[in-house]
Amino acid sequence: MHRYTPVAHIKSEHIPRATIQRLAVYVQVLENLKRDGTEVISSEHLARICAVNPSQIRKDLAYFGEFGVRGVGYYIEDLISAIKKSLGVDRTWNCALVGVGNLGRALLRHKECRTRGFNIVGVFDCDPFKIGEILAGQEVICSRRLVEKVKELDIEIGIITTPPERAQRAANYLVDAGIKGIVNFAPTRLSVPEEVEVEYVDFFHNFFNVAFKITLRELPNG
Amino acid sequence: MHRYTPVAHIKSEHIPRATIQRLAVYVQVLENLKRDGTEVISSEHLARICAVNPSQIRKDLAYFGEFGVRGVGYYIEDLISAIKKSLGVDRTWNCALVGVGNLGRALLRHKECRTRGFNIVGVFDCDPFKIGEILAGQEVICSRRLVEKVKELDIEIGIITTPPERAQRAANYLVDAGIKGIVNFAPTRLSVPEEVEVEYVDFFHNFFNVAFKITLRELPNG
DNA sequence: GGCCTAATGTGAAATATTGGACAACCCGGC
DNA sequence: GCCGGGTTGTCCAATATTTCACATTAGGCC
Repeated sequence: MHRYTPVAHIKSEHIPRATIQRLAVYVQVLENLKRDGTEVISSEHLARICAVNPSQIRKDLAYFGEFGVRGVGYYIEDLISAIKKSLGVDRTWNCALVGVGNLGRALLRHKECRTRGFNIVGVFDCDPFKIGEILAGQEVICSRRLVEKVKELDIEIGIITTPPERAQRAANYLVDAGIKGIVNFAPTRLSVPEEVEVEYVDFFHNFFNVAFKITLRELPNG
Repeated sequence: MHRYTPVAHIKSEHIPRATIQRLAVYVQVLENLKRDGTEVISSEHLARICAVNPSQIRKDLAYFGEFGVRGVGYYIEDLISAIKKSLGVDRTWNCALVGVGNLGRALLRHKECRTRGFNIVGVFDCDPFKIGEILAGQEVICSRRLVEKVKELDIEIGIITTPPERAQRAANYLVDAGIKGIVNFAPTRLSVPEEVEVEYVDFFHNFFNVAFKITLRELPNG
């Protein structure tokens, strides 16, 4: 089964952001294939599923090491592990959720957070009516107590699900608490020190994309 | 106030996907600025907020027309309209939601869908226990009836929020119904005919991104 | 009305990413 | 142990995107 040990070398070259995005897609596809019982896959086959070029895949993987077997392809299970390790998601990350609205509650209920390694270990809000409420087994804590709690619970990532007008304040609390990264679901840009990584999530951007692509097609010149 | 009428020319050049993504960000930022009462902005100021290069912004906009005023900048209200029109989101799009789980329910409750012009006018599921249930004023309909309903309700976009194993079947129904685009929240790639546009949404990709960026920073060589 | 300031729109240079081609090499069969 | 089919890893060319630099022009002031 595991006839081959992947070798990671992590060249300290710059890695394109697009590569990281694609690696996440590869993991998704590979996990589905694994679930269906496939054990080995070639870059060509994987490429067809992901709608990318086969050399693209080989190159993306090459940034991190040699995970394939010439003449054979990639052992799916090993490849999943190798990619996850490369991306830093072969471990768990403790997260703080700030803002208990619709979206925040949905995330708390979403079991996949835990299976993917992102454990929400602290839930915060500034609304006195919400503080003390128990959600998915966790007590909602006042956002002002972020500094103490982040240290106590060893939290590295903050998830902002507040309304836009309160997102920056939430970010400030998180930064003061010494968080390393923020995933911001609020539709605002944040201003944070350079050493804090921010990712913006707004699925209306995806809706815009579809709308645009449909609009383009329906233009006179196709 | 509106001293200038934007001129759109929509060059039929290829437009980079990254440009479309950024335009969506510009709209987000501009709408927040407008809410705060700002009326005019320069590419330099907008660039600082969005953390991009000013010429990047000017070039992105240039794909679609000349929306600025030399020596002055951009009139925010006009610019928002111009970008939205360019992206095809200056109108409403009727959408079908397929799959009534946690995420589907959250989207239905999410008022912003409507304000952004994406109206969910049909809700579908294949679970007999869910069919007939009323959610946010809408009756859950059997997925098999998609073909008739899509035509009846003039639906152009499908939103898939089923579990991964049922996503492809949902996509098939939508394709048969003659849908133009799909936003897929299920963690699977879909196989659809070339004329249907698909956008994949998986915010764990964003979590992966943060995790990776933090991991990189903590590497010995920084 | 002409001049000055300021910020756009755009061609050209720099940079980054992608795709193609092929040598390297693994595995199974003989 | 060697040979052939098959697929990777990687170099290089092609393409795409970003950034720079500046000519152009709108608007305000005298």
